[in-house]
Amino acid sequence: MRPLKIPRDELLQRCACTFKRLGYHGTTMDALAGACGFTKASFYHHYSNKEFLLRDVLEWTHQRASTLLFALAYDEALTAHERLTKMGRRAMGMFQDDAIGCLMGVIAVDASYGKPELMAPIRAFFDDWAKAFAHLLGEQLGEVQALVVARRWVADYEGAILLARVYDDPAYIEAVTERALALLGPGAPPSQIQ
Amino acid sequence: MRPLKIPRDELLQRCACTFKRLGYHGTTMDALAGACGFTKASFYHHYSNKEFLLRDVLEWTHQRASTLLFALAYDEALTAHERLTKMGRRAMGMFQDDAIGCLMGVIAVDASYGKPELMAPIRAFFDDWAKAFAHLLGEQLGEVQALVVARRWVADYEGAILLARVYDDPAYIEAVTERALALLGPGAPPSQIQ
Amino acid sequence: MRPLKIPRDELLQRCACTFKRLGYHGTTMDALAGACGFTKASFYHHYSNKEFLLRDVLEWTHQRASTLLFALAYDEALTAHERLTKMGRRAMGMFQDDAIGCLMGVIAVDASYGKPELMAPIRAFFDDWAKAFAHLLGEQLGEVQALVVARRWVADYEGAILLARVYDDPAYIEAVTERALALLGPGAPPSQIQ
Amino acid sequence: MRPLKIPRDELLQRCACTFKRLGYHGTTMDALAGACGFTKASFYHHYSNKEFLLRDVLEWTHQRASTLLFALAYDEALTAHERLTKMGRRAMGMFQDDAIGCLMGVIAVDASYGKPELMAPIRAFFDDWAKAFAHLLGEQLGEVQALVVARRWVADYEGAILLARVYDDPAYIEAVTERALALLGPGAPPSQIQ
DNA sequence: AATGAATGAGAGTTCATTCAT
DNA sequence: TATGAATGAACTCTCATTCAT
Repeated sequence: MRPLKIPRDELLQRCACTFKRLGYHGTTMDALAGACGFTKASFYHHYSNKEFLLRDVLEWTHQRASTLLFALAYDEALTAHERLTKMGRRAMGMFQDDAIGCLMGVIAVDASYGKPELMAPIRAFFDDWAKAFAHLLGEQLGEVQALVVARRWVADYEGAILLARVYDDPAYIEAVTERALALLGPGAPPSQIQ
Repeated sequence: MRPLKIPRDELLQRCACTFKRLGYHGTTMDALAGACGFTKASFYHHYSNKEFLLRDVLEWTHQRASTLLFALAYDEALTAHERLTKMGRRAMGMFQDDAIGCLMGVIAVDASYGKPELMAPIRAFFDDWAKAFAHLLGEQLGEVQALVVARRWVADYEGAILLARVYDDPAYIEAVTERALALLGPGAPPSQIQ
Repeated sequence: MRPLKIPRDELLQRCACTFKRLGYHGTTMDALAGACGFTKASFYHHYSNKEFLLRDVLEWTHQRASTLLFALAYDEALTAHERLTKMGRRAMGMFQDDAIGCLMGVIAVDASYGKPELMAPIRAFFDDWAKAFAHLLGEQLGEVQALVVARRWVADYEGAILLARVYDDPAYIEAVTERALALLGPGAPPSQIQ
Repeated sequence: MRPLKIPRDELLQRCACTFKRLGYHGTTMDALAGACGFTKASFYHHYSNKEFLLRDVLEWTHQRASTLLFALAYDEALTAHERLTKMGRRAMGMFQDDAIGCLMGVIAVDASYGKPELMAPIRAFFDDWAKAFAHLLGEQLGEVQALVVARRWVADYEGAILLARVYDDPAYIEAVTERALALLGPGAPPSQIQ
């Protein structure tokens, strides 16, 4: 049998980028197929439904972020500061892959009122990201407070990614990392953490 | 001639809410007409083009924010702290009008890559919002630094609005105001402003 | 507002004929639209779904047969023999309208296993037809036996319509009427009714 | 070379059943392949065209009916009454194989107007069936009249099969046999044959 | 101005069929 | 031969927009 034109992983990545650029409603099956080098009909051989595809793309994106981004928070060989630095660098890469944006944020905006059933995996993604940050903060803050700050950081990143997209300026994202690092620094007493 | 069933202002507001909920591509002319109590064909007597309508909606939204939100920053009768408090309260209202979300952010996500010509008015909106914040910060920071922090605040609000939408929890938005207020407070020396 | 290109009744009749000729799966929305003088999109203005349309077509067909065919059985001014003669003549007309065939039989064949939910209105049609025949037979036979014979007549007509279609020869249909009439005739003792 | 997964005879039977259930337009090559335990692509090694396949299926069905059903009419060792009894029993089996229905009738309904070229083999089938009945009737009736009654019986069976399918009640089919037998019975004078 | 009717373009999806291993 | 991959054509249905009263 013929080999796949494109491995599944590559397909999902390209679809993720397409959805990220154009949003759920703005992305056509033709655009997705084209991004993967398929005709529309061929594409249906692999994914028989736009919404199913998106689900898999979201899952793949979550999985990838877990491995490449969130996992960095749990590397006990490094200091929290070092880990956050690496996470920031990694985030810069991931949220600028192909185009500036966060797929989860994009779909959230597109789907939160029109297709609420898509929100669960998006919340799960943000939850895991916050958990990773909370783990870093756990050394300085109590569990509850750590999660509060962690959620704020997630929101900060999402806002920065949005503005970076609007102004085509990744500096917004970098600034969030810096602000967070400042609060993790050796001289930053817990009480001042915002 | 008969008056409009609803005044232009009301029409634009309702369309703004619809676009905010569903995004540009997710909103149909039918949905817009319905939101205004028109049939689709009647609606075309008022706005004969979806993109033109969106432009007017964006302009109206900008105008409205200028008057109701940004202007608060220039009320010299109040302290910066008081003004920011009022702005935060007003923002809480505006970004929860009908549904949690910021129209500008929503359209930015929908349009930044697919319809880049829509980005100019969105940038103008964010610029003016940042200018307002910068005005507040001008008392403590130099012009350049004030704008840097102001832009960060805008991003913070946008991120908070997004997460508030995802988790259906407006507390995210409130937290941004509080964090900003802390940096404006009498005891906050300029050097610590994040 | 613009007048309808075609009255609803005419639309349903034309669609009924198209479905009758081509069956459910063999009929495209394009064919239905074309039969009514519409473009495909215009057609959706009137019927937004192929299956809904078929349902209405079946209902219209049932209604029409009730009025034009089944009702003849209840005309107490005529003898049973006269009524059956009229019913046979009317059937000849209806089952040759536009093309030889019975819509109910056609859809039954197309849908009985693939779309069983469509069978209810078809059974209702055959039930009413049989009831009409049973009413005619009630003068000679007990209620139960009358219905048995009536159902057989319905089956006979359906078989005749099918063969008439296959051989393009309406005589099959006429023969059923004649056979039935023979059993209703003054000299036909009940015991010989087949 | 490897033998077929299933013998040709089995393949044709399974396809016949599938077509009988779903009709020509309602049957996909996927469904046919699946019914035979093949993937779609493998199936094309055996039948490279849906319409060709149907032709073979019709031929196979005709052949089978000739051997198993029509031939019974020519068994000179039995009385006409006995032969018709056997034919009736055999018909009950064949028209309930896998699902209630007659493939020829089903395809006739699907194809008579849309694909008239498919009608020839269907007419040939009905002709042979009628010939078989006519042979039975030849002992009592002249050739012409025998064929008239024989054709009526074919139509009766087809109508009964259709109603049996609609009501999921094989009794309709049995009743046709009984009615026919009554006309062949020793005491039935030719003049009363209906 | 208001509105039901109408439509071309295009989106999502299916299907018979072919390709290539 | 068997099969997963690939595809053009066609199908159901949607949408922004225009027509005609």
